[in-house]
Amino acid sequence: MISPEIVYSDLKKHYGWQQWWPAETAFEIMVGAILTQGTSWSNVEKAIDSLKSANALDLEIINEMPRDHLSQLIYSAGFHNVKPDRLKSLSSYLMANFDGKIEALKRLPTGTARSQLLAIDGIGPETADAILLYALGKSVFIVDTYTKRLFTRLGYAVEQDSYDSWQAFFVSQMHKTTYTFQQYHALIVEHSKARCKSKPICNSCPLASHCTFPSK
DNA sequence: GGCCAGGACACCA
DNA sequence: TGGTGTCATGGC
Repeated sequence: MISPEIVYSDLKKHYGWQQWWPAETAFEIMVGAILTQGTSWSNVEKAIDSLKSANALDLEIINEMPRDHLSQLIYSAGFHNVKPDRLKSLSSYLMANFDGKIEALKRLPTGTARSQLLAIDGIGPETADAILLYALGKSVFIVDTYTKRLFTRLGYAVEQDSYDSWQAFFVSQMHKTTYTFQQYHALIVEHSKARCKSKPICNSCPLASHCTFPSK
């Protein structure tokens, strides 16, 4: 079976270096991580642009902003009855615990920062790890639907099909640097959007010779 | 008109 | 503990 290291190498060779996460600040990455929950990135971009146009892509401003106004600004990202509360929960947490200074959160040990993020309403394991990896520069591996689908098709199965089990597997198999994990997640998303969807396009797929997908 | 997208959570058996 | 429904807009 092809190793995760070789998968990474093949994807990198095929798709090249990935510019991820597309954002100007750490807080913008955090906002994007919440807005993209169950939502295509194109819709998230509209919401981000809307926040920027209103000069509202700011921790303190979102923390103080009326919920309904925030809901209007991020409307295009969907779930507008859910996501405003999640953004405000995050902002409130950062203001209350770090005086709004993300650098202070960054200085915490990875495990501590992760458990604190997970305690925030609306931040689950994937969102927490996206924030840790891309906003805080921590060395963590993000397990998303794409990752599980790709490696399942490559013949992998973990004993317990849980987020933590998949993550532990990749951490045990990979060279654990922030850069590697950032690139790997980006490459998997790029690959999945381009080819490895629910209805995959197997022509010219760099992993086709290793894939167990029936249509191949 | 249906499917899917860079998830999380409540609820139920 | 695992499965399922819900939240929702927008592109294809």
